[in-house]
Amino acid sequence: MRIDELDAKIVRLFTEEQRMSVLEASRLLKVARATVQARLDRMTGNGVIGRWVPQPEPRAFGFPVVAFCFLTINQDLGHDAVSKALGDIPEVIEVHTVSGDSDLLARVAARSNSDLQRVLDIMMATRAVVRSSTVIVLNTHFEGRTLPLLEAAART
Amino acid sequence: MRIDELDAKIVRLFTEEQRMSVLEASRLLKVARATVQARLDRMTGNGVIGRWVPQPEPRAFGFPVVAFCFLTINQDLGHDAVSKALGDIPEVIEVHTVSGDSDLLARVAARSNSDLQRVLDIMMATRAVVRSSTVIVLNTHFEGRTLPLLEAAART
DNA sequence: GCGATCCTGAGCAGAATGCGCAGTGCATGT
DNA sequence: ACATGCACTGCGCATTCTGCTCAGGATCGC
Repeated sequence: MRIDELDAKIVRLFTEEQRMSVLEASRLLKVARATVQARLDRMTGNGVIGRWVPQPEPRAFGFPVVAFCFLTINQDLGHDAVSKALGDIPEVIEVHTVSGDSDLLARVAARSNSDLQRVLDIMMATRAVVRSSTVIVLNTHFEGRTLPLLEAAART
Repeated sequence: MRIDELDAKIVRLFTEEQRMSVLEASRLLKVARATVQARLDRMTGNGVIGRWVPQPEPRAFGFPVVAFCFLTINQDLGHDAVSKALGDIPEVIEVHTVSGDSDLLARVAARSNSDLQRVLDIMMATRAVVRSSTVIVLNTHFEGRTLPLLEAAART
């Protein structure tokens, strides 16, 4: 879908100041309020704006440890069944099927490094996971930074 | 920070229906409006609710390919300088310092598999990255799913 | 030229917000 | 038992925003 600079500016405004109102945004951008409304409706409608919700931050409520786990799964079950089983574990934040040596890549949160061990054990206990290889995140420089890409797409 | 069930219910309401108003939420939960306001202020204040912004979805505006890149960096520069250099590339969505064989883990978006090659070349061209090993995401089962963890934390 | 599409400025009723305030229930510490 | 602090409650008020509509004007492709 085509994005123009106005779209990007609207998203930037609502990103930088989440108390922004549609009316206020229209004033700042010097366009009609209905225009901002229409752009937002269009972008939310076709998925350019996926989620616009309060994102709980695990590190802020007792889960400061993040790790990425490469999983080799039980092929008898299939990817979907395994990802469903992993979905029942609240510590599992994210699951992808990936290329390469492993089958799945999962992002998990934990209370501590030893608690991470507990989470890994839970994953193995589902019998869906045969082998796992874990990489621990030591420092997050940034994440979820999709706005620059949107702005780059707007300029083309 | 301590989270209780009311906190989790509030976040769930605003997550499932993003047009939810504070007033409507207070009616549904049968608590005073001021209580919902106070809980939201508290959670946004101490970071439990990190971002509450429109999240652009790269796949919806021309970047359907996602990959995770393990990077070995030029040690002379240091992690921060390298992550800053990577931050200038809009296709780089996320950067972590990680344990294990590699130094950094980056999530990148691209227009296609061959476009991914272009992005990798840009990263290498910064001279900050010495070696890279890439895993392509074939299918995303879920991501950003932190609400179940918040609810689990609320029950303890 | 002509239609389709988008933007504009305006209006209006309804709803939500920000703010303040006094009262109440509950746990804590003395 | 009592005082203190804290969170929740229910209420009201002025202000602001939203959702919706509509007619007119600009732009673009054909």
